[in-house]
Amino acid sequence: MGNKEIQEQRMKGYFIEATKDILRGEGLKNISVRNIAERAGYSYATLYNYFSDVKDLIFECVIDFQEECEVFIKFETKKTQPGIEKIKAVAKAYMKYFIQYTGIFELFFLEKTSDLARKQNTAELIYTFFDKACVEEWDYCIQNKIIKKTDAELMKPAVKYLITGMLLFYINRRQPASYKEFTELAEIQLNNILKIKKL
Amino acid sequence: MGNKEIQEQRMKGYFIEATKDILRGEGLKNISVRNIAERAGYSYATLYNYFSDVKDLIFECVIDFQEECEVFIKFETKKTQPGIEKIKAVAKAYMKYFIQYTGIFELFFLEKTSDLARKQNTAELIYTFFDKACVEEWDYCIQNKIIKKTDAELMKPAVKYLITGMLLFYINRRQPASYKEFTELAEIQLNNILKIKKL
DNA sequence: TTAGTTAAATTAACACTGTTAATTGTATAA
DNA sequence: TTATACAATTAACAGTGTTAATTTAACTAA
Repeated sequence: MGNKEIQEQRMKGYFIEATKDILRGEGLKNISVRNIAERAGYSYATLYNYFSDVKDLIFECVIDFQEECEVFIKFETKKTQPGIEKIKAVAKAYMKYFIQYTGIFELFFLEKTSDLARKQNTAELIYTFFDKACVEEWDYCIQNKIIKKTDAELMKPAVKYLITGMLLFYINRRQPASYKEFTELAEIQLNNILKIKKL
Repeated sequence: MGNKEIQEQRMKGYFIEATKDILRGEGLKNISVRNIAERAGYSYATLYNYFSDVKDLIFECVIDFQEECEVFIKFETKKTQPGIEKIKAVAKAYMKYFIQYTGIFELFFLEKTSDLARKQNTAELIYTFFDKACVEEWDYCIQNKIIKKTDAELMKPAVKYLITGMLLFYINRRQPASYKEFTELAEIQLNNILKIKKL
């Protein structure tokens, strides 16, 4: 990688870091070209030397946030033994992350892409993110005959859409009204989907 | 209702109809105060004599669209016999409506409210909309002992969050990539949640 | 070192957005 | 007919993303 590329990557990095800071803090509504540039220490027009538009920039944050979320999930679930309960724990940690950083949820699921065709890779990344976050746990359960493979293939999308739908309602429409109700509902629904019997 | 109120309601109606037209057609991204007012045949500032802000206006469309959606569901499912299959049919019609009018989906689930506390009634309306759309079908199944009441209480949120999550991914992230894949996935998942056995 | 060239960073400008203040027009009451 | 109240309009403001024109900085050749 030549000096040119190094410098260019460095510049992009400044803008990306600034964007991530705002998304983590004030959220998506406070994102603006001038806001990002100011935090990065450059003029707003400079941004366009490195990104085709502001959507391009903010969607470049997705990969970083996914890595961050993976680390968070690993940390939150490290004490849970492999098995169905671990899958549930991963799902709960995943939800916890996005509720903590609602701006990142908005970026992942709500923000419109400027050109969806060109951003299809990013869309795919988002769509498959949760699957990847717990693929080892599913494999473990299948390998150890805890869950049948055919059942697992039914359960995987069920869990994914459940938590996405729940997050959407909770973050964007404040339903359920409290976090306690939210977690209780999630617990019940995950138990049901994953066929976890409670006494 | 005095003349004053009649005239005011009439004026509000003009703006609401204009807003609904745009939402149905070009979608939420084409909504603007000037755009709405032009279509209504008034200046953009006139709008503020009848609505506190533009968010107020567009969220007033929710009730109308819900009624429209209910009619659509009734029409789409009128040939289906009461029972579990009817619940599935309602869910599918519900999804079909929002895929047909993605702008309305955006209004219901994606659009941020200016003041969420003040708009809590509307949020509640949206949150409970699908439940109301098939409450009779659930009651029928419970009354006729097709589904146990305890099972139904588990299934209801499962269906709601499944279809909301699926719509979010499909409309906003184009996943699955085709409508055919979308409907197939929906079919499988609904059968699973509603415990419909296929041979 | 200086002058010329090239690239990057900045300012100015444009076409939008939502919203409010000031202004115009109109219908009704005295 | 004039005065008053109110509705509708235009003008203006502060913000948005983006592009063109301009300035600044860095590097090369003489």
